[in-house]
Amino acid sequence: MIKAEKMLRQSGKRVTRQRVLILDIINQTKGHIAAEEIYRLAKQKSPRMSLSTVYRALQVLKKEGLVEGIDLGNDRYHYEIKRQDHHHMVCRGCGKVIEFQCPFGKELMSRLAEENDFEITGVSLTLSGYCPECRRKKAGNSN
Amino acid sequence: MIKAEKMLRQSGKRVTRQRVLILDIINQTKGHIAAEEIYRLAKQKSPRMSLSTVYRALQVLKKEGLVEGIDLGNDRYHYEIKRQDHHHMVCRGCGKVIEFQCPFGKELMSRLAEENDFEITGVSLTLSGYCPECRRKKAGNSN
DNA sequence: ATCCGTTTTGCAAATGGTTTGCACTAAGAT
DNA sequence: ATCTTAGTGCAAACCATTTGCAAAACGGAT
Repeated sequence: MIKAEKMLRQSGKRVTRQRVLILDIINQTKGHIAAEEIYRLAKQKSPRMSLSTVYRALQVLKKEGLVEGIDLGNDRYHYEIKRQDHHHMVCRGCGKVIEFQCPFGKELMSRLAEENDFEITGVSLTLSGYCPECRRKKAGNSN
Repeated sequence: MIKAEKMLRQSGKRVTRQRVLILDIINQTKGHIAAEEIYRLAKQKSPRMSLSTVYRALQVLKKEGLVEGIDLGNDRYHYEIKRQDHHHMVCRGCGKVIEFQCPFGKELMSRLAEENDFEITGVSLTLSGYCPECRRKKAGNSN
């Protein structure tokens, strides 16, 4: 029994074809994917898949800690497999997203937790700026 | 001429009653405020204020770098006066938001910029977890 | 102060990502 | 194989945010 299946069962959730398919799709995605795109891909394998099932599965998978929703400053949320200590840089020019490792250690987190009397369960660090190409474009035209 | 007024003019934007009022409201807010709430407050002073004006002003003020939109994991965005180096901790229990100073220095930022060949213009760090009260509640009941 | 061109506003309607109600289907325990 | 209950599919609802358009009002020039 794979990890995801176990986690679902342990929380009393059922392991359905749809959930497995949706999780697979997110798994096979390098980086992040939007709900609509998951839906599009899922439909290719399971034509009766509905968009609400995608959203509902996403909620469950998030709550179970298998999947993470991220705000990339777009109009929609994006989802990805929950991993430790990785964050995003979003280019304000082209929207490209670069991932990078968490640059600070546990000491910092526990210091913050202590200083603010807060139990920290999640860290979201998003940098925005400009990638090399967009930097060049910015320098080029004068607007 | 105050800073905000100058910044607006410099970018060819007009300094309207509405924009000034909206900026004032955000300014007077400790922490963050949602568009709907700005609207509610603005209407008290200027009853014909419309919600779309709030949203449009917010866009302008954001683009001019006076105001910042933050995603607190809610269903709506929140806005606050743009300041340097301050971040948020959101309690998953009660939604309370604690602010804290940016815990990493310029060296780290420039290292990240260099390593990823990325010009960093913005940093958003949001921690989530549990405040003391909600931690107690969690320990208390067994769900 | 007034006039004018252009930006903003107010209002109402549209948008669009996400959620929900409900009858039907299918996990998974017995 | 049966039964109970959670999950699905579909269509409709939600609701924060955006948009079209005519009227209002900035602000530069007169």
